[in-house]
Amino acid sequence: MGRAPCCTKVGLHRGPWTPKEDALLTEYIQAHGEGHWKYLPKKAGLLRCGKSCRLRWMNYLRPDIKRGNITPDEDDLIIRLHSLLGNRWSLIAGRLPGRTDNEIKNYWNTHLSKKLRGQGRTHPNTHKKSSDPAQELKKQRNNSKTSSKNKNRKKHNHIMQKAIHAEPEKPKIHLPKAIRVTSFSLPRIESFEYNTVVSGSSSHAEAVDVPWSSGNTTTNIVKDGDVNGVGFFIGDDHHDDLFHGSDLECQSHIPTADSTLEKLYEEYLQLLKTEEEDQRQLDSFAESLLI
DNA sequence: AATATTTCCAACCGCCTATAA
DNA sequence: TTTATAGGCGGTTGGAAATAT
Repeated sequence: MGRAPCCTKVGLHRGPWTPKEDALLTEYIQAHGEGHWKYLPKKAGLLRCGKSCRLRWMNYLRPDIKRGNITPDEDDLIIRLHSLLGNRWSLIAGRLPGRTDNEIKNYWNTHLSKKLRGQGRTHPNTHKKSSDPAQELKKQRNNSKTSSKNKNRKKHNHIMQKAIHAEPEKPKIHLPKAIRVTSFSLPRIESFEYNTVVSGSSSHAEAVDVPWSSGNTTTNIVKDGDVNGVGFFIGDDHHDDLFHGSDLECQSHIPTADSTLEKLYEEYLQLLKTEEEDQRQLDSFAESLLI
């Protein structure tokens, strides 16, 4: 036998959250922490599905969520991350502290896809997994399943529909589906730090020397268990002490991680410029990020 | 000012994987 | 080993707000 059902959805509230519900949820999580979403609504006195509570917390109530418009820097970073990772919104969000996957997804669909199309820089859907056989398969399944649902679709697919116009595709990067390895749950609140810190044991992490690193620079990609936990360490041959706890902690601060990311993308862009570089190197790079 | 259309985004849906039983 | 569920994810929806006519 498995576990008990998450929620019955009978008699539960749906739709927009009221300030009172927000307060109840926030209060409960501040007192007891995240997790156990199944039991949380009842304990917190909420008539909501656990999933709904989790979503509300993750996308709106978390204290570390950054409010306000996406900055030009973030905008640029999202574009580059998307070109690299495709629609892995949670992965992208993991590299943008304070931003949620939902927010980035919305931002992409409403702003960036149009922007990029307008600039003719790239097809906004190029990085969708149209080149990913697994995604294609899934799409086909979904199409057959949701076709009746979509018949009644009103105005909304305009964004996606606009994006369908074919443009020359960039060389495709095969992105394997992200794999969840660990079972322990990490508070999303700290996901960024966890991404860059391998606390204590290094059992979940290993350094990968990426073959396309140029010159003296060795790129070490820390493979963490969490699907969000793809950490980057780029530097000059410091891999010997890469996993010393103290060293890692030093790299957990956001500004450092941001600059590290910048370096990573400089390398990545460099790769894109050098057409003669083997496409397989890009593939392995992208795969490394997702393992 | 009234109405129509478009844009934006919070929330929902359904699938997938890890894992408890 | 098998089965069912929790948690997490990306895709989609619907309504409010903004803008155009």
